[in-house]
Amino acid sequence: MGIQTTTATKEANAQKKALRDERRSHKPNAELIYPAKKLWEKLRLKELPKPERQQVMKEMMELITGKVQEIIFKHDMSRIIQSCLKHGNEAQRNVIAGELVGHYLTLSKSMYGRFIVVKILHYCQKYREAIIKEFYGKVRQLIKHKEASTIIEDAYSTYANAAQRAGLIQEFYGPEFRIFKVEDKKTLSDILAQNPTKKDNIMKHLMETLKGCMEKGTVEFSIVHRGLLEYFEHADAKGIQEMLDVMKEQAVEILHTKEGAQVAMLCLLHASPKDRKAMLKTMKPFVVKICKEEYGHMVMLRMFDVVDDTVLMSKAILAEIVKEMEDIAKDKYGRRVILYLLAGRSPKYISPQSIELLAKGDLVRANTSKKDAAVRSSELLNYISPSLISLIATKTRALTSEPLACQVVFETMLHATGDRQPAVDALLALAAENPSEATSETPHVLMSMPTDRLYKTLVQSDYKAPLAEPSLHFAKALLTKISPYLGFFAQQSGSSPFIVLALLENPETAEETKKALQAKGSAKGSITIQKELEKVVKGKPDNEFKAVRLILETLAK
DNA sequence: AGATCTGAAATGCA
DNA sequence: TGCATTTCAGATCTTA
Repeated sequence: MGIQTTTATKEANAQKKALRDERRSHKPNAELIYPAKKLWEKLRLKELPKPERQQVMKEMMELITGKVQEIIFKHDMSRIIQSCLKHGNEAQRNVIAGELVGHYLTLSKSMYGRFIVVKILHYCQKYREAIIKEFYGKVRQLIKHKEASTIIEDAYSTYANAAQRAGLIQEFYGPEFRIFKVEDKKTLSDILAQNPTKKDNIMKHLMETLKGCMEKGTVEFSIVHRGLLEYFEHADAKGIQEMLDVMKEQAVEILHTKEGAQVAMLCLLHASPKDRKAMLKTMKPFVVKICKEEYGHMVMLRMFDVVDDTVLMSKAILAEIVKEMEDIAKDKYGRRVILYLLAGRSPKYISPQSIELLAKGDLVRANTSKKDAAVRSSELLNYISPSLISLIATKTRALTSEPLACQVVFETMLHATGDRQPAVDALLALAAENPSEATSETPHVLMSMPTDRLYKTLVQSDYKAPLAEPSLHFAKALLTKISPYLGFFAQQSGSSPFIVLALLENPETAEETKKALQAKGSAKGSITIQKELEKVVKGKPDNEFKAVRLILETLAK
């Protein structure tokens, strides 16, 4: 106000202002809107000291209290209310939320109002239940509404508790569930168990609602995934086919959630060869991404289980995996995809629940897939084996040093088909390094985790489970490579003595190892390695150097 | 198989 | 809220 201006402009400005004020004063709630806007200017500042913000909020609340529902549908005012929700304290937020009770349905459908609903769901715990109850009876309509659908999804996935979720999704089952909510968070399974006669009707409604969602582009909502999963779990063959026709092209969009991934798995399971082909085609561009997803990777496993056309699988899916093999092998979830091809449903790598989930589909697979499971998986393995072997041969150190990728190395050595020698040679080359030249940066593979275990298990793979098929004769080759340091490895306090012990137990290397240990040791002394080991153990507590003791016991036999 | 770590969800506090 | 704290389950690592 204290700005220096010429008299002329001053007058002009004053005139303008008067005119503006005149016009404004005719609008309803004028005495509220303009002061509120002034306050808002301050309130929305990012860096406003706390006491000042509290003061602004207090004044704002005095203005708007009792008027919230009158002004909420004007966009400028709805922005102000949004700010109030953001910056107000709990009591102030609850005042606003309380005044809007009864209007949440309309607000959710309004372009501006829906942001208010999002904020209140977020900030006002106390009103969540009331808001969700306003949606009851209208869920089927709202889920297809352009603005309101996101609110329903938000309420369902983020704010509703188990009972409220059930209440929302029950409306997918038909009109009668709009009014009478089945209490105690009943799922479709529960409801069908209690009213078997209503099944046809319920499934029909569920199907129609879900189809509507597909068409309205709400496939990515978790509430829809839940509905789809329930549908697939209870539909008959005909119903499943009908849904598949709508779904097959969109399966790729739903596999980011737990239930969505399960639906995609069921789609693959029930689909005809032709539909499977269509599904693979839509997934091809995203294969690597899917492999690395928490839930998506399970869809890959299911694909390996059910698609009979392994040539198509190789071209559309495995070729994409091969391109990014190292990346996938090192990934938390991606490695499971590769491990599944190598080791099948090993509980070592797949949780019991996931194995059960896959096993549950095997009965259906008997009808929907023709190829023998063993033949199918060996064909996939044949395709991917050469890439795995050459990956290990070229990136040996990088892969073995990471615990997760090490699993892939291990299973490849055991199960990959074709010539594994390049990988064997690369692993042997690392083991053959002089242990005294190892540094903390690059420790010797037989004396550091997790590679020590890898080598020990490979030594054992000739004679005890898990067996390499066919045998790698890894022990024999390893013994030749490390014989100069055998005595050194045998007397360490770490895990390398266990590798020597395994060499001693392996029938292929037992004799030679025994001979070597009973021969004279390193250059400095004239005593045998066996004697050196006895010295190491002497006077030590029983629980130390256990492996060294075991070596001595075995030698004594 | 058991110990440990990690991340997510639930809870409590200011 | 925002923040810390707690709890819990699942995943990972361990070691003889």
